Amino acid sequence: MLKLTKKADYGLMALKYLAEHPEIIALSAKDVADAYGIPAQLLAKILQQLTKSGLLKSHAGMNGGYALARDARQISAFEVIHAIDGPFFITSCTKGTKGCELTPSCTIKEPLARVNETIAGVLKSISIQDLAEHEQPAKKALEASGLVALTL
Amino acid sequence: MLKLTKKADYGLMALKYLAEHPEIIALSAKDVADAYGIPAQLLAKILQQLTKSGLLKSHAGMNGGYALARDARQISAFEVIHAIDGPFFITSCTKGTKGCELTPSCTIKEPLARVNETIAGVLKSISIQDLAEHEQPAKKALEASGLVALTL
DNA sequence: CAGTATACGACCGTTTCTGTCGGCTTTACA
DNA sequence: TGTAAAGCCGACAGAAACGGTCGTATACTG
Ligand code: SF4
Ligand code: SF4
Repeated sequence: MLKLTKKADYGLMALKYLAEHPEIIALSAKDVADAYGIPAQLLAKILQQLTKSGLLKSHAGMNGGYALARDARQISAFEVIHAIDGPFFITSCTKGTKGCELTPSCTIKEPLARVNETIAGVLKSISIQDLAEHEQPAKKALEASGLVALTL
Repeated sequence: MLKLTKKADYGLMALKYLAEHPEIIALSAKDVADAYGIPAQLLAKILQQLTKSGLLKSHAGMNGGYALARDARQISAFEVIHAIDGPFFITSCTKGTKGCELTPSCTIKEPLARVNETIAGVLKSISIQDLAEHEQPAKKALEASGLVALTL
């Protein structure tokens, strides 16, 4: 429950690693996987997903690899999670096609939807750059709370 | 990923239902289950867990059932989730005994731990009462953000 | 005692997650 | 031009988590 998948976890690690090595034009999936001990083939698939979602740019062939598509400050944790695990919902009522069949009688879906938005807001306010810095990312999230409040 | 289990979901619904009917001394698991269409036996087990965790008081026998152990305002969504799904962690590194084996090399666990605390704070600031009222619970969560910030 | 309700544990089918494999395409460079 | 290094893609299998059921024991009411 309320747990990040390891894929998302790995994705964040990889992006952070890329953010920390801007001098290198392209890092291969294997490079990153070796750096942390992540299963190489799995990470490869994750990076491909991130590429499809426009968060990374890829370059095939020798000396190829991946690079951030935007500045690390412009990539939020929310985008990464969304790209890897799909739409972000804390409840099951919205699971695309077949949701929770007791949605009509349910009286807490609306309150929970707002909680969902709040958490999404927290995630959106955290960038890859924040992860790379030693600063506490949660702090930034809270600084942004005021902004989030307005969007409710 | 980052999804409430249905058990927790059901638990919140049940507590909200109890909060809405303070005039009735005890509601049986079946009463609540029928009201929403939740599998009765499953809900029974959930309510038992909540009782063991001290959120509910139970009474066996005829006209028995469950009642809130405290005021609805004093029970947070966080407690409910914790009681049902166990410790709240968005990462896998702390999964009790055997966590993620690459914990030592991982460089994002600390930032994520702070994100974890932030989300937990949001959940803690939402009470059953908030769910029962028509008010937007997320609003309250954000009002409490300042407090959460201090606890980081 | 009979009936109603909680308490508890075992169990099982389904889904989701994690990781692997094999084959294909693109590119650099010798 | 050929080969090696990389990305791209789909299928698949083992493992774990989830959702739900059943049976039985226990507690309380009247
Ligand atoms: S409808 Fe209610 S019960 Fe069903 S998933 Fe959404 S919140 Fe949970
Ligand atoms: S250690 Fe790093 S990779 Fe492993 S679970 Fe914790 S955050 Fe994710």
